[in-house]
Amino acid sequence: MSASPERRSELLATAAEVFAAQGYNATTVRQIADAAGMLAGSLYYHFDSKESMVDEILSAFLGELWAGYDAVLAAGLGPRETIEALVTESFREIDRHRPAVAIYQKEAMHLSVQPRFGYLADSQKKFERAWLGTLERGADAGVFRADLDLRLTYRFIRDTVWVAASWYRPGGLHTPEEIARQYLSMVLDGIAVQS
Amino acid sequence: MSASPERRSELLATAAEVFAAQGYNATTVRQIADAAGMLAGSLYYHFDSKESMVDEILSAFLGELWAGYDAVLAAGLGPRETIEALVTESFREIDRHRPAVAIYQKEAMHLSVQPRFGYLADSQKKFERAWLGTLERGADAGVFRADLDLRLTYRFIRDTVWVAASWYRPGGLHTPEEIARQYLSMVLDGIAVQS
Amino acid sequence: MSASPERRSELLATAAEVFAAQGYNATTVRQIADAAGMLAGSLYYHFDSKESMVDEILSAFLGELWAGYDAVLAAGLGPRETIEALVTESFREIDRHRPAVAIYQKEAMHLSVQPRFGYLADSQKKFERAWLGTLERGADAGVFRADLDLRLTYRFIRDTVWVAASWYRPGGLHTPEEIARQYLSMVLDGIAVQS
Amino acid sequence: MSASPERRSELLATAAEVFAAQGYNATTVRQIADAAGMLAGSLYYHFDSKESMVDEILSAFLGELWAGYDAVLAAGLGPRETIEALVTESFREIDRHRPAVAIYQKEAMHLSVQPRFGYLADSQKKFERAWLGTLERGADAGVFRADLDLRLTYRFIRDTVWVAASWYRPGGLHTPEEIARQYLSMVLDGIAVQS
DNA sequence: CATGAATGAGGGTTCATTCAT
DNA sequence: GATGAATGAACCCTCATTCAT
Repeated sequence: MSASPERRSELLATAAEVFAAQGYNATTVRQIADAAGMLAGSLYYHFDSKESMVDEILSAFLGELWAGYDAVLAAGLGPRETIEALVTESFREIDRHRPAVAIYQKEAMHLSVQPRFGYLADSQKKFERAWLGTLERGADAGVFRADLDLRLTYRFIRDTVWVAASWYRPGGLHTPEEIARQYLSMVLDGIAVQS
Repeated sequence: MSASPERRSELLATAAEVFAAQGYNATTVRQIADAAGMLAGSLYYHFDSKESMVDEILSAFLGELWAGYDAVLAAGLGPRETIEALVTESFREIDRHRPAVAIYQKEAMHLSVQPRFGYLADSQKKFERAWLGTLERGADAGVFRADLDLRLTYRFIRDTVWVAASWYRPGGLHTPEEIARQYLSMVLDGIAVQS
Repeated sequence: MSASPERRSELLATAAEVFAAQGYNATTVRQIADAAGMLAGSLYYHFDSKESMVDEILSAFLGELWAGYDAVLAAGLGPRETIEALVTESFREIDRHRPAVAIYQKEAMHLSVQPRFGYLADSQKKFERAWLGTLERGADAGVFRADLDLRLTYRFIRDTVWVAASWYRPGGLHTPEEIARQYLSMVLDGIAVQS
Repeated sequence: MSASPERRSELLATAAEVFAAQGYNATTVRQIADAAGMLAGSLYYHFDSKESMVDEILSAFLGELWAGYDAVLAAGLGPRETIEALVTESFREIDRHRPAVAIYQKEAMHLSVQPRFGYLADSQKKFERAWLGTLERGADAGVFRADLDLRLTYRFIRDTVWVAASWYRPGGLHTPEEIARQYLSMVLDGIAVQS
């Protein structure tokens, strides 16, 4: 069970692409195998199951994501700068792991009920603590508006950022940093001309 | 292949709830039948197929949605007021058709490739014209900032609004109008304290 | 899940026949379905799984077997009469449940490692207590020879009786009672002419 | 497709152990390879197929068995002495080839339908002639009881002896000769105290 | 001699769907 | 209107086998 790590990675990249395009449930192993140029059964030399493929895709993604987030959170930045850094980091992650992010968006809720995917729920809690905590810090410090429901604000930003994975195409017009700047500009200052 | 319209509506409401909770593909006809207190085969007296159930759910939702949107668009409001009205209308729609909206969010992309669901793509185009057009009108009129990429802004607002269906619970703390006000406040003025 | 008990019983009888003839592992559900005149998938309307079919076959058999055995053991017979009654009861059981007995013989050991089939191991222990206990009683009472290893004797009789299921054909030359008498005659008095 | 005979024998011994423990069908080539410390594909350097492994195991066993049996049958012993010698020889065979005997017990019937395993059916016929013939000789000579159905008696002894392979453990309490003596004592004189 | 990777046939199971009652 | 039973296609997965290296 297993094999050269490069082949695994190639196959996982292929699988992620198909999962992201069609949804996990709607994707057959045959389709993945077709996309990889092999027969369905051959995938099982490399992976235990279809489930273990998503598992590996998602946990690899979350691993990298949290490496980036943790670095940001440990940097001791102010609330506004932290939000800026987290948003930027998120768009970089979308750029590098677009299929994984799309899968995460669509499937995390169903999957997380299975014990095997318990880490998805854990991650979501950590996520909320990081973002909501920063927002609270900023509200207390007078950097963010005090008249907003912070839970609502948290969901607003979270969704806004990650949903981008559903339309983002790497190599398109905008770099991740450019998109991040625009998003931040909207989120922080609004789209209306301030009088 | 007929029957009282009320029974149909009840069954569709049940089906929508299950589809929204588990995803269209992951939902079996049996689960819907269980939830409706009948056997799987019995559903086929009321509906042609599983597909025709989502079809009916989605087209009913889109019908009502466009009734509301068209009324707003025909009202001759200014750009900012139009956006406000559209957002408010959207949250009302989420309040009334939460399961349908959730299904729409998750499944529209897969489904719209089938001829039968062509109206989903049509709706999306109409949607984009309405929102993007309003944003452009506002930017030209100096009501919205001119330094933002409007396509990006459009996606930003669209996602922000609809994703709410994934966590919104009718009868919760906030009324649709209250949520709309908060969202609009964030989107229009930003979350940062303006100096 | 389930249905008219008669249909279940018919299907189980068919399945038992095929299992007995080809072995549990070597039997495909398609073969069972063929023998029952239906498609493989249709079996799953009646049963959860191939495993649950053997399960039901074996537990039904053991249920009846122990009903008979318990009656014998509760009758307060002497050791020799108890052995005679148990042997006779066993051949009657083989006559009525030949396929089930054959399956039990071949598959019990593999299956009993699974928790679901724990009752097989339980039954085997009860079995040993009943037979070995009777033999010990008989040896103490001077009815059975004292110079034999009783564990060996137990296995000897046990195997002797049950293996008959592999060649016994109901409706053949001998009634179960006739076969039991011959077996008992051999086991009790030996095949050699006693001088 | 060749290689040192010792390696073959080692591998066959390993395979026989696994086949005996799990059944032929339930055993995967991978399990055999694992037990032999190699990969599944590597076995095919030594053997044509999984089938050829059992083939070699069974024919080697039957070869040795018949060498022993033929020697006994050619010795010109009386009926009782012949039976005694055959039983003793059988237990010796079980002692030396326990896995092969266990496989033979469980799989002979399925396998013998294939042309390749025709020799299994042949052996069974020879077997019956040897034992049944000896019993008839003994009955005619007044050494064995004349009131027993000899076919039944034959099956009784045959099963009794070979089934021992399913529980016999080499190096246990009893030597093969000791077990043979006990079995013979039971079979010849019965377990009841003769008045 | 052995490995790594793949093949391809088939096995157990699920599920939307049908239809006689 | 609903049930019970069956269909048939497709799905995930297993496994004996092959073969280039």
